[in-house]
Amino acid sequence: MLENPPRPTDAELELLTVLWSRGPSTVRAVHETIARRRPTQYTTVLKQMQIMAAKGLVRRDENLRAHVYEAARPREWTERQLAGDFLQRAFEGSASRLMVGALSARKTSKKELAELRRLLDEYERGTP
Amino acid sequence: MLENPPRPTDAELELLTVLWSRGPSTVRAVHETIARRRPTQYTTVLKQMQIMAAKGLVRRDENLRAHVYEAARPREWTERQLAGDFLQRAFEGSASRLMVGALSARKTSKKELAELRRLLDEYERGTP
DNA sequence: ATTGACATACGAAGAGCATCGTAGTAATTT
DNA sequence: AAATTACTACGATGCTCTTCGTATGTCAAT
Repeated sequence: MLENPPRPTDAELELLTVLWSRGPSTVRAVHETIARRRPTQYTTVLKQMQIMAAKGLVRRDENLRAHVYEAARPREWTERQLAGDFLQRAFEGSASRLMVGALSARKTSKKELAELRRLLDEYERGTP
Repeated sequence: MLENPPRPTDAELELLTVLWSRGPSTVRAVHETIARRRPTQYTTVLKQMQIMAAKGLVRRDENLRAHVYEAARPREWTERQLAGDFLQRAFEGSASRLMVGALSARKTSKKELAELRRLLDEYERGTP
């Protein structure tokens, strides 16, 4: 019945990140967020959201005059899909190479390194 | 003079992975590799390679009758670009979330976990 | 009631992507 | 020499992505 949505495109992903961080939002609210970063027409965001609803990437509540959209899948779920797909396509499944790429792409704080280490510990405990 | 090539598309990335693993190759060789996984016409691969050459993603040596193509950038370089871009677009720069996504997307061997830990150590040493 | 503000719906255009067929050319085999 | 094989070049198609303008509807305030 509820199929998994397809991999979001670049523009779609940007809107999803807004929805994840804001929670259920009107087109107006999303547009304002996006427009702060980059000039965009209101109807561009609207149309994109409609398309995303048709694809099942977002759900919308039409009860109010200004429809309220929310991401159809939680951020973690989508991140897992995206990471898995990307890992496979670009890194032939090698998590190590992915991590090297990510870490070398930019400065990483000691704090984040510690967090990464913590995650590994956690994972190793979970995978005995 | 030599500009950085654009982000490769899905199809382009697949061809690049073949070139990275095989080294400089003719269209025929690449096609054979791809065709083993998935039905594809020879000319599809050819055309794609020509486009990639025009974009600067690959270089080609026309000296032989069968042109020889090679990735314009080393695998590591491209992986860094891709990972950095992806990290930003999908994870708002959070390497931790990327790692969670990648690890939870599939089983990760103890060996790879150890390798990841080694990488972190290495990185922490490099970032004092 | 008109107006103005604010919504959605939707068509369309321009660009890029992925794929393939056909044409033409050079080399090799018969 | 003719036929076959192995290339490259390139046009064209269908699709998707992204963006925007226009039409239309609804509500509230004048």
